[in-house]
Amino acid sequence: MKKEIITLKKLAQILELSTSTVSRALNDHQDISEATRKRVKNLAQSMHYVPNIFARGFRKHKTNIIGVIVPNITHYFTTTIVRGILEEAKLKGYRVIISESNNDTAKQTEMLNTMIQFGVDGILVSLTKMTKDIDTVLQTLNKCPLILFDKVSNKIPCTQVTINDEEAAYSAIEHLINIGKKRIAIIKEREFSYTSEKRYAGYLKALKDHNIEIDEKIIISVDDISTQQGKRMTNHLLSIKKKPDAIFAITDSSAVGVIQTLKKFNIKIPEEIAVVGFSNSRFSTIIEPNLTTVDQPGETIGKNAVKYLIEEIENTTDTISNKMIEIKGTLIIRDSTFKV
Amino acid sequence: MKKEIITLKKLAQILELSTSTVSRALNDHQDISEATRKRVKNLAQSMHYVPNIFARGFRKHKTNIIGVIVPNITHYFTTTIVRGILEEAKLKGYRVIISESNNDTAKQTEMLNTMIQFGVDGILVSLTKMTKDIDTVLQTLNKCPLILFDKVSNKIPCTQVTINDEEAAYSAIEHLINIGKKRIAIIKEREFSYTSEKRYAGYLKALKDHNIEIDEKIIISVDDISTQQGKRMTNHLLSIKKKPDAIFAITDSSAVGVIQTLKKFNIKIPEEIAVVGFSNSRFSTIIEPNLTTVDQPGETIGKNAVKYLIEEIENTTDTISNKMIEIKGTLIIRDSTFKV
DNA sequence: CTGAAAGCGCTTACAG
DNA sequence: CTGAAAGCGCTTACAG
Repeated sequence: MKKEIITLKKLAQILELSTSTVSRALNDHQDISEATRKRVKNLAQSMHYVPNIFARGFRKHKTNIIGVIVPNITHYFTTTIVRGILEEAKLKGYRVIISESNNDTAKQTEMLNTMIQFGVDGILVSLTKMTKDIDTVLQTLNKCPLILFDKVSNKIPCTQVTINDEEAAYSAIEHLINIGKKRIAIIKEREFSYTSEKRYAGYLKALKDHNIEIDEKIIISVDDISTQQGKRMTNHLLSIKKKPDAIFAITDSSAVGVIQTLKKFNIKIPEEIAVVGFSNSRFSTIIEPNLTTVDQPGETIGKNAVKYLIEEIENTTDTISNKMIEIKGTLIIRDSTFKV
Repeated sequence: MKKEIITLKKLAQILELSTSTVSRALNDHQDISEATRKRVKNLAQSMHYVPNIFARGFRKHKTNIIGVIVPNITHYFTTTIVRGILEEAKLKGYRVIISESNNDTAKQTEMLNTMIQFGVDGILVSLTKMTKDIDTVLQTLNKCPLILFDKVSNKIPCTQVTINDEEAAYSAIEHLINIGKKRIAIIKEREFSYTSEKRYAGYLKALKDHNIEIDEKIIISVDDISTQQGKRMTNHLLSIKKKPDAIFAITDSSAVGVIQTLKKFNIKIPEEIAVVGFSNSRFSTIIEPNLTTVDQPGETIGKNAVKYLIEEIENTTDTISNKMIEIKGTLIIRDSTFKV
């Protein structure tokens, strides 16, 4: 079902000009007289001429496509980042190809390769959980501009855009301390998660700064931070002798599990145990009590990632930059902690 | 930061063959001897040769890219469809470009045009709310295979993939009737929404089939179906004389507003008023009581949309097909209605 | 100010 | 079984 395609050549024939002139006129080349330019543009418009981007890209060795790889596209926070990416890319004249790695490193590798082969101008990656296999990412780095966002890693020397996890976590813990909590548990991911480690660092720092004892017993690490695990770990925390009076769950979805379990045991939130999450996902205003959490400006993260990527794409020098960009998250206080 | 690129020509030089032969060997053309084929493939592999997809696409007038336009990428249900699209496309060797129309018809038009210009092989569209401007979609239909999914319209003659809205709504209402409800309100969108109208039709049919009076007073139409509107319309429904004993909210997010408002007035759910939503979004197990709703298999919808689109792309005949594909949704009964 | 010509990397009808 | 050549639609250095 191909329609007749208008090409430069056809326009040229009709106008009795060369394709070169038509091409230049359309691209506002300075050498072309105002008169011809107008003639050409008018005809092009009236015939609904659209340049074949593939031919141009092929010629110029540039596709104006950005590749994006995310672990899980159904996460609300991820979609807000994607929205920012789409918006900014469009603004700058780039198209976006999205892939989902499903937290599978092998898939991620494959996607990286396909994108290179496909000839994207640059790649934006949010890493899978277990990114031990850093090699392929490093390799890709040599072939094509690449920037990490959200799930990043300090082992990869490139520009990275994240939220200020450590500071945001710090302020969350400080808030708990301010409302009188003294025994604050944390549910985090194991060491492989860079984001989780940053939040954990903020947790430790806040406790230290306020001279609160750090107790390994209420520092819980899980492999897979989910509502399920939130439930399980809350059960565990309730079983130990010196129960916590607050729980900092490193993601909203695990916080949901925490709250549901506390409610099951009729524990008063926040009087007996306060709860803080991280993400400001939609759950946070649906669960009762509404969840205190850190709002992460996803769109801003997405926009910035694109901005820095395009900078690298259009920068001809051969150096790989590795800026660390931290976007500010803000603590949103709701009923799962006391308002001060 | 361009790396040295391996091309067919280079391989040919090294092997002392013509590019034609190398090309054919790589594409498993039958004319090539087993021996040469192996030699070529071995070298290609060891030199990490990857074909330039743009050159090939340019040559063949095919890009192997599918364009996708959705109104709002942050909706959970949409992301599950997208996941299905990505998966199926990848399987079939296609890449996916995604755009978000933000429910803005002008944007949608622009995106349709850009995609055409970009040379995608086919387009998958979930329409904006107010698609009065059907013209551009119809125009696009002449230029490029196009399939509608989720938010569709019977005014556009092309293949459409949706859930079986009418039947699913019918079974939801029937369930309410079975648990003894006799005065069932509906909160729906205005006429412009095809999906909403289908669900409304299911509602009407179920009531008629069970000889239940239809009362306009409890048939509520809103412009924008959201949690906010769910709240407002519940307030309204509670203010009328003959209150409903059940509310069918056409989306989960509005159902959340319904439940929150009923709880505010201490109305027992489901004893006094039962609530049913539509989508089986994540809220439905977080809100209390958990929401009875229709599960929509998003991935299946996405996969089917891609399947039919590729069929059209690869079908050379000039006819536009317009199959109506309905994917079955299933009612999931939870605490917001009685389990029978 | 305009044109002829080369070339981006690939595929394929034609010839042998 | 293999090769020479044309061509996909565009841009651009070169020439005038």
